[in-house]
Amino acid sequence: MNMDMTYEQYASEVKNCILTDAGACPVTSLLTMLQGKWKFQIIYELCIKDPIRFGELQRSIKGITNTMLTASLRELERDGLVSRIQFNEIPPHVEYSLTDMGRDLLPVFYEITKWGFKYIP
Amino acid sequence: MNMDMTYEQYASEVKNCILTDAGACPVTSLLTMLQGKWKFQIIYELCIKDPIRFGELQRSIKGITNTMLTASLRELERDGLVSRIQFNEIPPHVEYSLTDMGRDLLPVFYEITKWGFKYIP
DNA sequence: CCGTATCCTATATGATACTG
DNA sequence: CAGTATCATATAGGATACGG
Repeated sequence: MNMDMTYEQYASEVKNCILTDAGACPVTSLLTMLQGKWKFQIIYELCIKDPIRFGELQRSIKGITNTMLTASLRELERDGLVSRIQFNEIPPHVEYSLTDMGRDLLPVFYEITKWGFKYIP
Repeated sequence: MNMDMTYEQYASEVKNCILTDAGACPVTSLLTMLQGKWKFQIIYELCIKDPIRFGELQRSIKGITNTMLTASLRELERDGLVSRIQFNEIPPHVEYSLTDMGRDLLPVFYEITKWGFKYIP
């Protein structure tokens, strides 16, 4: 399965996902996990720099508050996309990484990026 | 470029997208276009059935109100993902389709679907 | 049939202060 | 450094009614 797939083949594959049954649809599930203003950017930063500390993550994502960063990370962690490692040091030291499940989102991002470079000036 | 790409290759490609410059980043642009509770489902329905009439679209997307459907379609149209054809008949008859730009999102959906089937039970 | 107009509510997000 | 707690606000979304 490669880039030579036709639209019809893509559509046929995608069609297997039954969005009407909201609870069971993988697309819906993923989108729910990635809902919110900051989730994609967090995943993106983790793609680029992994592991990354809380502070650096916050500096990388312009405009995010510690409140929102914490809340978003907690949800991503709960959903299994991100893992958190706490070092018991003073001052505190926490590192965030993508799980395997999270890393497997890279092809999704890759397709988005390809699309973007084609259409966004 | 096919499915044999490694994570490192994916990451390297994705890295070319500079999210920090929110205005110019293709990922950010696309995500902005697809923001909202219903946009993905609308695109999805259009992947499956194209063209589709307003009423049938509304029946296909469980729970959406005419208000939200109209608002979402207007934005998708404005952003160039969806086209609207109005037939001057009585009773009114309007058909919505994906533009080329919209159809090119299929690989993105395909990757999401693959991811979903791997991880969502 | 395909919407628009209006109003209302829920949720997400932001601001600020404080702490182990 | 890496958060939590609290309160305020903005925005998205929902309900309802009505019109060409």
